[in-house]
Amino acid sequence: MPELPEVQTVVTDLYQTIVGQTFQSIKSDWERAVLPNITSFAQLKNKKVIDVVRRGKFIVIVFQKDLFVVIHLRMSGRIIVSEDKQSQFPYGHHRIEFANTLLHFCDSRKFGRVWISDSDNYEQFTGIYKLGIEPFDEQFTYEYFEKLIQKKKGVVKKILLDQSLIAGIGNIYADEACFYCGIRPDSKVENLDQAQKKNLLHSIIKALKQGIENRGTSITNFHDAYGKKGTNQELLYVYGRKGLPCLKCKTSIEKIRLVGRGTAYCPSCQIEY
DNA sequence: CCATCATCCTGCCGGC
DNA sequence: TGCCGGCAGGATGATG
Repeated sequence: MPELPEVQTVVTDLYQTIVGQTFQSIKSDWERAVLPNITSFAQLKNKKVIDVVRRGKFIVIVFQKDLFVVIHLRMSGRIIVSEDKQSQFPYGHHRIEFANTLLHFCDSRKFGRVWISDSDNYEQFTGIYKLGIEPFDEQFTYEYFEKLIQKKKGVVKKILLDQSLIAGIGNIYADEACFYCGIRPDSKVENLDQAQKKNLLHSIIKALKQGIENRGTSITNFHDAYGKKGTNQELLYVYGRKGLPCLKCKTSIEKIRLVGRGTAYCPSCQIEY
């Protein structure tokens, strides 16, 4: 499922393929996922893409005249760019036509969303305004992290998945980060000492960075904008490895349910605090 | 206010 | 082989 590294991969691809492209039209067979409605895209006619950026797990396409198209892939969304005007892909529900290329938004579970808005409203309209800090923001220091979580209570995994604290972490990278720092994801955040919290922060960054370097985790069918898989799934220690031997100590990886999510960890390498 | 649960959707997998 | 229940988990809104 697309998390920060997968979304960053798509954004990088989109930047290379659609900046400078001129919007022509959008077509959709699942209009309830297009907000506020499909006709509002008419104002984009003949406007050029000037930038593509990521915010949390959101893709933000910046057009001329302060118009923004925002996409969230949610669980199963996928973006494929093709110059072939006749191209079709499985579960292709929305297609954005540019003068010289085609952006397919495919989504088997139809949880994904696409919004259009202007610069004054897009953060509010899409929910981007609620997001916490970007993990790669230079302001995201240990001091910031400490302040962010010092009054929080509950399990570590809940903190990691809270988009209003840190934007972009999802289930896979949360579990992997916990493995890196040897902290069980069901540890109470209030029980962690300074060294453990520093280790956790370092591990979050390491997991996300590695995901980006490997162009995403394709364990549940993630593909980049060219339709290619990432390779980070080959480097996972716990996610999707229930019952398999830990790559460090051979102990069988366990899986529990935590804050409503499947959660994998090594009972030997990771400690519950 | 917080934690848990249901909802949105469909594909896929294991069990019978 | 085929049917069915359960699981997958990002985000939001309802419920306890």
